[in-house]
Amino acid sequence: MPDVKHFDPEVALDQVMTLFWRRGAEATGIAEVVQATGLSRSSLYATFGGKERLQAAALGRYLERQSRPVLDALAADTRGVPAITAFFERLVAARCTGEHARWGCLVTNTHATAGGGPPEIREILDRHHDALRAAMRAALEAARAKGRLRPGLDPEAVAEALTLQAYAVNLRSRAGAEADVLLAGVRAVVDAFTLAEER
Amino acid sequence: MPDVKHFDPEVALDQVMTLFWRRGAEATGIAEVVQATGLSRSSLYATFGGKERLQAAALGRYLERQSRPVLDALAADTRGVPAITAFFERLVAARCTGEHARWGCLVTNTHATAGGGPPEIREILDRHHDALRAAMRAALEAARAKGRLRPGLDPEAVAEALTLQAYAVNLRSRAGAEADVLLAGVRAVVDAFTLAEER
DNA sequence: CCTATCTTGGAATGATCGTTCCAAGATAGG
DNA sequence: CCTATCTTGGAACGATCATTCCAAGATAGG
Repeated sequence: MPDVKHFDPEVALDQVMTLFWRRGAEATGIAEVVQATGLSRSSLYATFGGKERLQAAALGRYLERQSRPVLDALAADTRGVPAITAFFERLVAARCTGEHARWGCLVTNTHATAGGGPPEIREILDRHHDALRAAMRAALEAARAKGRLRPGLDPEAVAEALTLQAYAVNLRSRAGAEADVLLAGVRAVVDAFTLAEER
Repeated sequence: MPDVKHFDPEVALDQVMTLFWRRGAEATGIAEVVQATGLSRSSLYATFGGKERLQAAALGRYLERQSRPVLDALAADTRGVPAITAFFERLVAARCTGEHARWGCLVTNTHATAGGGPPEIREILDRHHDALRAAMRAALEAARAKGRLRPGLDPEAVAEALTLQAYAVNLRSRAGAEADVLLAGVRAVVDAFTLAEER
């Protein structure tokens, strides 16, 4: 009997995610969300609840749409060291050029504002952190199997280190860091963990 | 002839810096600043100008009071690798325990919110970045002189990498990361850049 | 076509935002 | 002590914040 929604919530959430990513969630007012989505305040609140819940939903959507594909690609890439190198090269490229240049990473940006924030948000951040570290670790194990990983290293610690490196790339890129500087930094780390390819 | 200020602007700025550091500059209202400093709005605006200028001043004060001593200590520490290790151990300890636990770093936090922000802020961030990298590089050169730096490394790139690691420690600590996890990560990076001590 | 039920547009809410303003208070040179 | 000049407290400003509310509109089972 009842009326049905006149819009697609999935599309709307994508728009909100993009807006929060570009402008920063806390700095974005509901009025901007209304304008970006074309929805009315009624529909917005009826569908997503208040701003805090909307923010969590947008962050979850970011993980799903942006992070997940990249993490899965990294975890599934069995090449070893080249997989890690490719991950970072694509990361730097995405952060410094193209459609989302200088937007940083929504997950990374949220870290800075999550101090004292709702535990729900922090759990999402931790889950993402674990997922990225696990993907790194998988790539590292592949590298080790190929004899490209320097002996005596703790893969878990190395995975954590590389994950931290990725966060910093995201962070610095939003403040305008140069792509080649960031690349030189990550290359130095990856090189230090690996052995030169045999020929 | 005129009246003089009834307060010490230096003390007030320290209080504002602490407040912005703990709560986040953007999330902090002028009302909170008034309460924390005990000043009236009149004195606040007459002394520091609007919020944007206050934010820049607080960030500058943070560099002076918090970052500078640590950076100078790192640059002046001629021990080489132990200097770098000590820097990171103190960093993790400061971020995860004590008075400022889970506050993160005001400079690092500002990175996430500086997207599209005033160029003045971004320049401060860049100056800090250069200073930290230079201090790292000085310590690396000392390590190289002692034969503890792995041969064939580009000190500039390694300094950049270590600087990025420090940012990530700051970032993750604010979201609640465990000290031992962060330490394991940075240890892996430092170890990878260095050679075991001779005995 | 009727009507119960949900959605929608948009006005209205009170709170808080950063900022301005002015009268009253404090200061120190004359 | 007088007065020019700055500082101070605090009211007031318009803008924007997130949220609520309701009448009007749309829908689909009966």
